[in-house]
Amino acid sequence: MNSNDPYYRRIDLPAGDLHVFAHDDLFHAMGAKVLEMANNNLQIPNIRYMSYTPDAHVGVGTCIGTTAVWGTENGFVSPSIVGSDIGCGMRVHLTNLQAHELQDVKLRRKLVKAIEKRIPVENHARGYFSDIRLEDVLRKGLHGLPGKYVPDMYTPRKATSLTHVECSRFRFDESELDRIPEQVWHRAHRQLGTLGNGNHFIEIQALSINEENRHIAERWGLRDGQVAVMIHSGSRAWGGAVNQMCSSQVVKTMSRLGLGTADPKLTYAPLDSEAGRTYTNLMYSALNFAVANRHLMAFAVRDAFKETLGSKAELTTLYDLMHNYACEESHGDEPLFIHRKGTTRALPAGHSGNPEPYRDTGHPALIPGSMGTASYLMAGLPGGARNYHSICHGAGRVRSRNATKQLVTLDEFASSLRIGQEDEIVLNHRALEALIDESPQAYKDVDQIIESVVQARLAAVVARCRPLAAVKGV
DNA sequence: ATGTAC
Repeated sequence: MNSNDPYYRRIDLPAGDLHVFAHDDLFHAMGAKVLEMANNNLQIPNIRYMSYTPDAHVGVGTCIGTTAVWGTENGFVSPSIVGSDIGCGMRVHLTNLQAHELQDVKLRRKLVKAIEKRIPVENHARGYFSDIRLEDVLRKGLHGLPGKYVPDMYTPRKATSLTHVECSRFRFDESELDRIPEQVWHRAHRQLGTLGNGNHFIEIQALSINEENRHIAERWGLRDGQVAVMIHSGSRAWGGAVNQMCSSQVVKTMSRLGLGTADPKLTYAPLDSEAGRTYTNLMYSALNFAVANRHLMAFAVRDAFKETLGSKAELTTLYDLMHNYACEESHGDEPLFIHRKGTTRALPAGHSGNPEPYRDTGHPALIPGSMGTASYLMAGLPGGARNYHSICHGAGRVRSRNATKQLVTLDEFASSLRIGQEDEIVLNHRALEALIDESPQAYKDVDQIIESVVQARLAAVVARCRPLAAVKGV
């Protein structure tokens, strides 16, 4: 162990070093299992770096909150590090409305209903968009969508939907798509523009700017009290199928090469192997699906705002980025293969990896809170370089879904959403029981997580987002 | 997380 910085520690595990960016109290609350999992992950050959963010908690094979880095030369790719919701991530749109314009509970209800009409949240429901070629989306991401769904594509401001994203298209060997069975194609096509369930959500929020970073907020076009829309979703059944299919191929490769750790659920293969290449290619198709899926939902939300509040209502893209993925990135002059499982990239001002509109400020890093609590818009700091520019991805679970259902009563849950009061966080349906496992008590305090990220000098808060209404899947 | 699952 190490220095006297209460927000960072290097832990000397038998298999290698683990870097933890969390306040001592958060670190001690993580438990022994997260270290055992890190030690397994550090046994994967040629690993260069592994770290936890303050929201780290136990996941399958690898903790959620992990950054794991290999070189591209002798690197490895791990389906279980990426996780099953490949491409899961966040998108935020800014509206030209102020929070007081949504003060009326009935208006918020009407808006939520209008969203629900376009984004079905029931399991198995078909998406609102039927004229999209799935193959185009998988191959080309946002560039595979018909022009009418990219409303600002031809404006003089130049394609904000396509430039205000972490990645609008991943290129890969498209012949690998043939490996996916017809039934999965069919299911995925129906699911375009759908939210999914669990921690996924669409929230209508009100911004408050952090004074210290008002200059960045202004550059991003943020105002105090401004209404924003935050979307949290992933690659739905497509990514799930890719994960499942490729994992079994990777497991075969592992036994052929004599690889493995104490945890059979930790799967990995050399980047330069058939199984590794197939997974990487198909993972990229899922990242393309996920970004297009979030884009389509934002399009539907924009339509719902216009129907409810008049055609003058407008939504512009702030940013779209992921927190479950692996890809090549240059750090310094070196090409690396970075896995982020429940971690968000936050590049600082001036970094060449920023899209052009955010070159001078750093791009927005979008951090969701738990239901009924605040979310955050952050900007990376230069100090984040020592963690490959990874920050947290949200609050992080402290209780299993079942344990939460045992602990939290319906009344407690309802009062955490201020149901029945004037400032109620309007929910899309009355089946509160079905969502108890998503209550704030299931999660760490997001404010504490953010504090750790800020104190570790990884990123700074630009704005806090207070929820006004939420759409959840069931 | 996922049209869940020995």
